[in-house]
Amino acid sequence: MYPEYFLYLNQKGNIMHQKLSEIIRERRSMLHLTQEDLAALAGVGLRTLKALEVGKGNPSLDTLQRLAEVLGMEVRLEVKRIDR
Amino acid sequence: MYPEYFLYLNQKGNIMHQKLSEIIRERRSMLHLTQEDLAALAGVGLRTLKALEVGKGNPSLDTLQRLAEVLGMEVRLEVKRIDR
DNA sequence: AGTAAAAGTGCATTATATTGCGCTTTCACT
DNA sequence: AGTGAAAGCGCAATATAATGCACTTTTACT
Repeated sequence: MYPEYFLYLNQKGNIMHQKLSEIIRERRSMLHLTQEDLAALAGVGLRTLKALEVGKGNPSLDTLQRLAEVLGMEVRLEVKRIDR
Repeated sequence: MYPEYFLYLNQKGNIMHQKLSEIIRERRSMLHLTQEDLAALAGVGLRTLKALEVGKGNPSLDTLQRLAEVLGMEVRLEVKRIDR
């Protein structure tokens, strides 16, 4: 039972030092899913997922969320305080 | 000096009970920016931002991040623990 | 009420994300 | 080495996000 944790997405779709593609792939295999499984479960085209996992693409929020849902992840917006 | 907080994006692009469009608009006016200002600062088309704020659209991760950057927000992925 | 700035919208165009198909390559296991 | 599953990729088609332009509507202030 380990706690939830966060991954920051930077401007290039990377997360900390990991790429979004790596996160998706790691999480997918952690869940013992093939690309085909995940694509089907998420309702995303297989070709789309494949492209994403090799680092190509700029997914729509919808696509990202469909995948995140199946992968047990959640897309968040962190709102920072405003310094005055 | 109030703490940072999080907003959850659901499958329809809503955040908790607020829509993504509302979050963007509120944050923008909080920063005293016009749509034109924000669009220019974020490097996003004015038409695109306008559409987003009226709840139309399924922005790409890139577009979302460009806006978030200017608005002092950050896109995150929350990774949930896996129950066994 | 009059005015200017800001915001909303219809239309057309361009860019690109999404998709399926077929084929090749890689991986994992015997 | 042989084999089947999984993953990668080129191509073409479709869907739609992103954009600019022009115009209308709303908002805010005097």
